[in-house]
Amino acid sequence: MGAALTLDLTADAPDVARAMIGWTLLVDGVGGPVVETEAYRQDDPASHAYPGRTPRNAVMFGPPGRFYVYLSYGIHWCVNVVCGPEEVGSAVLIRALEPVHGIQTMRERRGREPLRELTSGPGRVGQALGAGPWLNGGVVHLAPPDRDREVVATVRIGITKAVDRPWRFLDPASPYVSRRARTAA
DNA sequence: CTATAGATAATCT
DNA sequence: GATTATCTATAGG
Repeated sequence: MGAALTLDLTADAPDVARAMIGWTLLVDGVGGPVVETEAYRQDDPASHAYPGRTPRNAVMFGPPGRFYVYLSYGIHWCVNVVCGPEEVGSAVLIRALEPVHGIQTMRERRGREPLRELTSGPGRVGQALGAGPWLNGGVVHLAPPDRDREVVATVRIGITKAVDRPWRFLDPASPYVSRRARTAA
């Protein structure tokens, strides 16, 4: 079957996160198909929106289809797409994508790294796309997938709360996903 | 290959 | 002052 032609950003965050796999994300012509996402909802202790509206997460409570960009650990700009039923404060974190458009630009921004490590991780994606405060609140541009992709759900990574929720979605066939899922045997 | 710690700045208590 | 939706470098097998 052909891939979906529309993406309902007003759906529940986990549904949007799963549906977004395979869609091509472009920032100023640079980007590629999304292969790894994570969902964050307001009723989710791990979400930035959980404590309520603050200056940083204000965009999450705005209309869907906008970028929510924040600085992580003082060095990494992480890119999210605001989604959710209404303005409830949910978003999808872009954890990895396949470098297809503007590879040269991404390499220059990240400094000659192997293609495989260009965009395999939230901080890397942010740096490769040239994300920053100026992108926060901007309109997201997504192009439909060329073909179907397998999608699996796993637990999220790098969080300390609500670790059990299987809201990380990825394409297991793509070599560009971040692989740090092995913690237990 | 795995494991551990350091970097580094905004946000929150 | 503590915490964080991370990455990289370094040490060890």
